[in-house]
Amino acid sequence: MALKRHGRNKRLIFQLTKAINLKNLLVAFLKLIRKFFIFVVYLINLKDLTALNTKKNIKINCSVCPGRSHSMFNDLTNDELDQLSQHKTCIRYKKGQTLFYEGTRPMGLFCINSGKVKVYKISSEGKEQILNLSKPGDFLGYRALISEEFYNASATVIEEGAICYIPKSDFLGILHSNPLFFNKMMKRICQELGLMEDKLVTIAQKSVRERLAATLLMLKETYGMEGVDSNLIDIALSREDLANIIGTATETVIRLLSDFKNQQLISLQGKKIKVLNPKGLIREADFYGR
Amino acid sequence: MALKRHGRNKRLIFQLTKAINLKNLLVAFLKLIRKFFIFVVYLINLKDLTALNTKKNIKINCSVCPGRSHSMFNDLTNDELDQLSQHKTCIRYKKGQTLFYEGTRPMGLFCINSGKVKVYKISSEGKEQILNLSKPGDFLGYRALISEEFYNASATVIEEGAICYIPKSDFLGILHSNPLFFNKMMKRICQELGLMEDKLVTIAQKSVRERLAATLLMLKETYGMEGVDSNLIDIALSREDLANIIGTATETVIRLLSDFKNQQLISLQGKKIKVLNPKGLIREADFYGR
DNA sequence: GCTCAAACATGACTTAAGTCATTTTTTGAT
DNA sequence: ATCAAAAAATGACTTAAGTCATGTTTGAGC
Repeated sequence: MALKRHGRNKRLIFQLTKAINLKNLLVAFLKLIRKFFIFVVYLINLKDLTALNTKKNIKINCSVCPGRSHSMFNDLTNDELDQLSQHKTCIRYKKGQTLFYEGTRPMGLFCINSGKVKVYKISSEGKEQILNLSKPGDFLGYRALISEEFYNASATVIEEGAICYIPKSDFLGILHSNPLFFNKMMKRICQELGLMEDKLVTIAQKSVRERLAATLLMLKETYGMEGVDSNLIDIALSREDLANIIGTATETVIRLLSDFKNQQLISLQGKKIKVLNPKGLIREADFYGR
Repeated sequence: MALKRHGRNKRLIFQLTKAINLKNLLVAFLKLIRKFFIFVVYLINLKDLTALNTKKNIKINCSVCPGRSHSMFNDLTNDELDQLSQHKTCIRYKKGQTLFYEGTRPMGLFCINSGKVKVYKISSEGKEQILNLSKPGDFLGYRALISEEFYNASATVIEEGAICYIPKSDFLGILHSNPLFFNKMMKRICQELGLMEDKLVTIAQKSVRERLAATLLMLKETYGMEGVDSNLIDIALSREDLANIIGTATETVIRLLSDFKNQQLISLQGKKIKVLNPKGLIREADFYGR
């Protein structure tokens, strides 16, 4: 897809050796410096630092977790839940704090008690691609834990909440001692693989307009309010986040959103979006020929 | 991404009722007819029909399967292999024959003895997106089998070969009676999920040129010849297939390939592609700023 | 309530890549 | 060997969506 914002500012180290004349050498050097600084900026996440001292340990019992009903832990016995809780730590996270970084080694499982988290990868051009949004009751990081690889993505809190952390050994212990649970996890991961394939096809084949419409509908399903206001999408996503979900530029999302607004398909209430005409959006999502 | 070839020729049934004037009604009707014909064409795959009578049952022993060394069945005992083979059927497939269609119910596992298979989805616009290329030793269809869903994709032979079919119950039997094997499958699927996430980011963020270069390198790794000619990509992919892997138009692939050829990065030997300058391709794949 | 930075919005312009049309080459069947 | 159909190649043109610049609104912190 993608024209790139920083497409032409990159160079690989080995090319240094090939830059024979001074100008080339200088350019290569500067690009290397630039790359280094990008890396440092990546490591030092300012929001993390400022938020560090606000972390505090809290006590949360799994059995009263609001997400429990649709959690994978749903039908574990109380004994097993106790076993998981033994070394569990629960921490309150503020918006912008990062649970784990791509490329690091997973040491345990994150389980969201409250709040919302985005799971994303940073491409070589430095652009973020959101792979998933997680909500209370969801697990995070089990893929890497099970396949014994490094994290394949990063996870950052987008709406403040409490998140529990279960050490690797406790989780794997239950996983291997309870075949039913293992089976359930297996099925879930297979489903997720199917969903990921669907996402791939969507991004590869549909226009940005169609993808935005489809994403709005998906968000309405997942984060729609209960009861009367069921068309209000209850998640504080910036236009940039939205752009990073559908894989496009922020400006494009803004333009399309006001387009949809003009067409009375949605209305914008502050940060939150309300779906006025779901059928219209479905039409936009499928094909937008008129 | 995508401007679409048939973007404006579609309409849903319910809209028929809304077309009040005669012209709209006629247009809607024609579009409906068109959609119906597309559906019929989808159902009647001519290549399948003409190839039907060439199928014949053959006997293949798993223990001599050329792909066994890197197959998931690799370290099953001979007893277990016998058990799997009991109701196994092996059939020779010609190019263009389809193993299974998206949306149908899986009844067993396909295991490739020889030949190559593409796994793909057809988008609502009728365009094909290739998700995977499978080679001897690979499994097909286990995801749907395990998650007990319908096939999420279709699989069609692109290079003639022999493919074995193991009934669902036999496969699931081994899966649930051999925890080590179950575990191994679980890990594999987790890895695959990771790979799929990577693919998603690549398609969402990289330009077509970068993706083509990356795909050529991947194909060289996977299908490169043994020994001297290790840079010859030994898979008969049409330009269209290649376009459907990277998610672009056939013409674009053709143009870029002759571009790469002019740059001496590759050479075209009939259908097959030879990588002349891997480092150059790596550079193209990462960033093509100059 | 005021300030300032971040987020949102909009216009102008550029370009990668899609689409359509036509020609050339390859391939497989008779 | 011949022919027709499929695949590959190339040119001309269009457009979705990216990029850059600049202005406006919002909201968190003092």
